[in-house]
Amino acid sequence: MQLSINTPRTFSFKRTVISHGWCGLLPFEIDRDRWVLSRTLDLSDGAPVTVLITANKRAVRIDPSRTLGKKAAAQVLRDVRHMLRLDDDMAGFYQTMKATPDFEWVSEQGAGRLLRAPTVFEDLVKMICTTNCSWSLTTKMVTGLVQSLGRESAGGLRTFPTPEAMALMPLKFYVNEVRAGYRAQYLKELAERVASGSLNVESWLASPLPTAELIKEMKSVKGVGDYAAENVLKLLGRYDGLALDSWTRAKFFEVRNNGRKATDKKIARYYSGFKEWRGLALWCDLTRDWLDVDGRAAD
DNA sequence: GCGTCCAGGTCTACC
DNA sequence: GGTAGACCTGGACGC
Repeated sequence: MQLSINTPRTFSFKRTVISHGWCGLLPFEIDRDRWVLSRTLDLSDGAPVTVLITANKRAVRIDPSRTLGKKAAAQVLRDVRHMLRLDDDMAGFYQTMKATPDFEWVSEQGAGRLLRAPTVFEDLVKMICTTNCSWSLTTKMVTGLVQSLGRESAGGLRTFPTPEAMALMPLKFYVNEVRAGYRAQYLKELAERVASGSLNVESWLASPLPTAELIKEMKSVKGVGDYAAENVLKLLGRYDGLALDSWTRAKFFEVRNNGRKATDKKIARYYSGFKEWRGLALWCDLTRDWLDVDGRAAD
């Protein structure tokens, strides 16, 4: 069986898939030669399923690893729409980009939709795993979580673990197996809060709170500071935080400041004109060279 | 192979 | 509110 979703005119599958590092973290996998994104999904009833996602100009195609019933198919469609941001209203952003010299390419190439996980919990855990370490260590931590605690699909690939599965594991698992170091207690505490129902991170998606207050709630999670909170905000569809880290700062120096250092205030000033879209404008600006005009990914 | 240094965000204690 | 030092890992480097 094959499922299909018609895509918005402004949607770019390639730009969305490689919009940031998530496509390289399990349970996502990317085949950059054939442009196939695979993802193992946990279904509310029945065994997990691995889906292969490809795209043409007008639609994404979804090939599941097994036959799906009506309810399971509906959940897969919902998850894929969510992950690829197919329901996000990007009109205001693209209008702003079109009107800004040197940023027109963003709307022309359909950049700006940032790949996300089916759950806020997964995005949040992964974001904590990106803090204060190399990308290779992030990969190692996430791989450890998925391989040890994920549910296996028919193809042998695994889902991202649930809060309940993570909450059951002892601290030493996060230290010795996941190699999370001092983040171990943060991950366990987060899983316990979510599993017990005392923290509902999925509600952040439709939170009525002003961004500043939502950030405050996010930062109540140990291990989440400005960088992590503002990046998760982008995955929720709010782009007023810049989420500066060592990579974005260095890239700004190179791309927009002739290789010279600049303060965070200067970086903020540079993108301030983009108002509520400034975080997304910055990210697109600094990742422009991740895909060339012919759609080839940079190495 | 071993030891040392460093980079990477966040937390806590302190001013 | 701002700042210093600690947290932990892995990579780079020198020996």
